[in-house]
Amino acid sequence: MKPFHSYSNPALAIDLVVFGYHENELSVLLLNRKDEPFKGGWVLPGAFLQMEERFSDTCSRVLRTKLGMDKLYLEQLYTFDELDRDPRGRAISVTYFALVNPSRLEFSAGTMANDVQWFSVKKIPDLGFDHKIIFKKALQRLRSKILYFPVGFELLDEYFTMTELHELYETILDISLDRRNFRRTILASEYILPTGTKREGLQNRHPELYVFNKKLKKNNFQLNIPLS
Amino acid sequence: MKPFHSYSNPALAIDLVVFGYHENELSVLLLNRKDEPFKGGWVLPGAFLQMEERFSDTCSRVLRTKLGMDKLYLEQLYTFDELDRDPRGRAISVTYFALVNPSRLEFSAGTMANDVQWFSVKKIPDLGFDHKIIFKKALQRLRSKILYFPVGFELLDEYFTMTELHELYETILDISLDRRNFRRTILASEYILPTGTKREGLQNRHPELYVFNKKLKKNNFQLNIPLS
DNA sequence: TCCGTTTGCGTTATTTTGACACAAACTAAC
DNA sequence: GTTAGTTTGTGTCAAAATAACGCAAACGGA
Repeated sequence: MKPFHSYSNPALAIDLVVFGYHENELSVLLLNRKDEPFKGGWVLPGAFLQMEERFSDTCSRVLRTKLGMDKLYLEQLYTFDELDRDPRGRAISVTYFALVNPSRLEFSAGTMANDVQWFSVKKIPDLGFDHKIIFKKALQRLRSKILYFPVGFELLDEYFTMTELHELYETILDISLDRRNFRRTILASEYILPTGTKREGLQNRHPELYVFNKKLKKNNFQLNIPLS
Repeated sequence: MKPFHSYSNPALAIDLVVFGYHENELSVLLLNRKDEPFKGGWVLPGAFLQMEERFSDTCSRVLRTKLGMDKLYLEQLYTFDELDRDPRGRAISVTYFALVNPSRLEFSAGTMANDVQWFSVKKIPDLGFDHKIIFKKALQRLRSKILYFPVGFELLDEYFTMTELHELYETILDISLDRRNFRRTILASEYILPTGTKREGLQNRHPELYVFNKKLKKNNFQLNIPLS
């Protein structure tokens, strides 16, 4: 399939903001560039759109290469069009944000491609291109989204404790939430379901394990986390 | 500025969903195509991105041509990438939605380009390309946006009555809202300010006129319209 | 067994919401 | 002008949601 224009079109890049949550820290996946421009600097992982590709195909290509996993939660974020965002020439960037539970990845931190690394969202280095702006927009989106959408689905293990879910929300929103009010609200929505079981290995541990309610219609769902 | 790719890139279209509000009706601007494909059919107004153009420049070009006005409220909606969305070949569409008070336009219904027309959102004809999907997404966005963002700024006259604002919300959301609760909520937020004046021309009209509060930080603003 | 911490369950005061009553201001018809 | 019906501004009240926090059982480590 060819473009039907006689004149040339801007290059089309797909850039990804991949969020990972692990041990009370929210991180983003960054790539260390091997080539100019920004050689040696950090950028968001991305690739150019191929002619016959859907955006999600390009995302999968990048994710598979860098994380060994391609079926993540993906959501289109925004399309950036500044004229000088790429020093090589006009390039449009369609950006996505992805959520991943790092413990589910094929590549663990040790075996990951040596040009990629997780960075805490609180310690993001300077980024090439306009990627700092893209990152900020993604974080903003995640923070507003978590208030009304069950984002934890993608970031926690299948079984998790109330404390873990509570800490996920505190970490992402970067505020403290009353533990007891949080519990009440979350349970009143049918966001998660109690399993009645305790964590294995620990002989008689107290905290109950929960699972996400798969029967939930993710669409018209409304959470409304109490902010205190 | 040239693209720096050796291989060719997809064409990049900018398509606009322009909403207008007039006499308790929410309408969308549609264009009647003069050429194939979809000759004679209705589509959203749009244009191809030129090499040195920002998206907003392309939007302005389209708006100026069709409405004689280019400084509207504009918001990027979504970028569509289906492979077969344009029968002529691969074309990506970056879509925007715009809000207009038709009474502020240079071109009134009579003097508008004869290939454009307002259609009530309740009576949208079949649309070419994937434009029906784009339209639906825009309407959805407008409806969710109005619940927490002062959208009326763009759709009403400078001075307006409480009833007019109330009816705007009812029309866009397509539900009925309790007049008295709506008033209470809107006034409690500082979304609008009373002017203490009455409408001119009508010697002693009762309904008070309001203006939008320009000092409002449009960012972290939260409305929360009561839905009853 | 003791002690500090975590977890589950509850109470209470305050605020917000939803539903609606009522009278003053207005318009149109006579 | 007077009258009748409508629109507009203000207030009330019960129910629901929110915010703040008490307490004891379950737990882990010393």
